[in-house]
Amino acid sequence: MTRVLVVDDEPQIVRALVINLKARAYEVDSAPDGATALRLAADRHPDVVVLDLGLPDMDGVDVIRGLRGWSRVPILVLSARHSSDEKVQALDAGADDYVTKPFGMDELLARLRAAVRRAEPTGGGEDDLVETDGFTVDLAAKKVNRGGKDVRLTPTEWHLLEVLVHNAGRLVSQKQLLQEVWGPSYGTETNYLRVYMAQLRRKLEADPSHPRHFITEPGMGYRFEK
Amino acid sequence: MTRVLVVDDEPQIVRALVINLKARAYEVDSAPDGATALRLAADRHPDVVVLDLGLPDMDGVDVIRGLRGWSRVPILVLSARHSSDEKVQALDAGADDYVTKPFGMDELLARLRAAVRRAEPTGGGEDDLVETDGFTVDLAAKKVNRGGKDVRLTPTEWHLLEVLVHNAGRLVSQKQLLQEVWGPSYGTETNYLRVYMAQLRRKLEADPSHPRHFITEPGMGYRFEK
DNA sequence: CCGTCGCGTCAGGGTTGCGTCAAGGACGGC
DNA sequence: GCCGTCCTTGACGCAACCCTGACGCGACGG
Repeated sequence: MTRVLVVDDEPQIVRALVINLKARAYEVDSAPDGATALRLAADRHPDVVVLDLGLPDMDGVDVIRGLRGWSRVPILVLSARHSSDEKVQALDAGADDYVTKPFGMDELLARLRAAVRRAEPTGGGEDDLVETDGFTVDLAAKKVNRGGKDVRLTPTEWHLLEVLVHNAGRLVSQKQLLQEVWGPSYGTETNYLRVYMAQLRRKLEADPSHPRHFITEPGMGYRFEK
Repeated sequence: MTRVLVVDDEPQIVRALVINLKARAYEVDSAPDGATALRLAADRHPDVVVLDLGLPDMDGVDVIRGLRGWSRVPILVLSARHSSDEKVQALDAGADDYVTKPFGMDELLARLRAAVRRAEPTGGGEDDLVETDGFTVDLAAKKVNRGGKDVRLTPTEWHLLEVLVHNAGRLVSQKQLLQEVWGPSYGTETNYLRVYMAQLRRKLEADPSHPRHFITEPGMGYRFEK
């Protein structure tokens, strides 16, 4: 199910959006200000964010920057400001779309669908697989196959694997891993990484004590190698 | 360079777009109708398409479908129709954004940037390699390859190498190296440099006692030469 | 010729970081 | 209310890394 985070300080707008979204089988969280929005985004990892720029506690553009610091979630900006300058600023800060109030609900929902569709790596029949000699990762189906059998991963394990595979061959810093998997307020809890890397290796490596695909770069981060 | 395909049957709009895009270092193709657009898209593989819905030969939505049949290139729709229904149709057919005429050039360009940015795979920059006759440095992946095998570097070694490669060909003073690698409170501990330069040379130079890439400038600093 | 200075090399020791295991606690399903 | 799964947290051993001091060498100048 697609999860949406609605950020707006006007209750009637939030209510209208929530009703319409839930009627279309979206899962919805809502936040009345920027601070709550950033916290919820970190906690719940929405698939798309609908963000009003006129918030009581902080500038909407700063919310965009705050999100973009660690996440690539699609952001659909909602604003009463029609000025071209406002739009350019928001879009260049990392927003994906900009809708001016008053807006048509049909249009907004269509733009939302477009944003979500775009973010899904493969919309059609094709899966994009990442294969190693020991196992195969299907990013689209969210499945891992090893020796003909599917491997069960917990949500956190999968999320970690996703980030690593997405950056295959590249070093991913501990901070980046922590922020992408656990949220932007994390960055030093390297023990989490140690525990979960061990889990992944136990489930996926042929010889977990001598990993060949999940490489540790001491003091820097981890690297996934095919 | 980013390649844009502009599809519109009104010459003055095409001209305005082409001028503005070329001034911003985009590479631009243009098509006056849907058939030409589909052909050009297939031939030239643009990074983004700007598409007017009101074309002489076919419905704009069909052009979107034609593109989406084989490509995930971002499509930015341009249209004189303000009706919500038109927008929903275009977006659901696979368009990424919808701008109504008359449009502000600044806004359009911002939306274009957003569309292109989104389409970029991950961090943005692919791998930028620095090659010498003896080894290759991949700054993005944080990898060094020598003779087909990856060389393991410690964090401090990496940091030092990074600063030197970044200033390839230039002399870097000891003070600058110390401050960039060890922090601003360092500046006189040249023995650190001696030790770590030796490590780098031992791991990367063909003949560590006669370095050809990591050059010492006595009393001043060090220099990295390809 | 000798002293000084800067650089390269080496080896030891303190410290940090990593892997592992296990226990406690939150959450959801039955 | 019970049970299983998953996430968090702490403790411990071990390996790797970073710092440090000592020594030798060559260049330079007195």
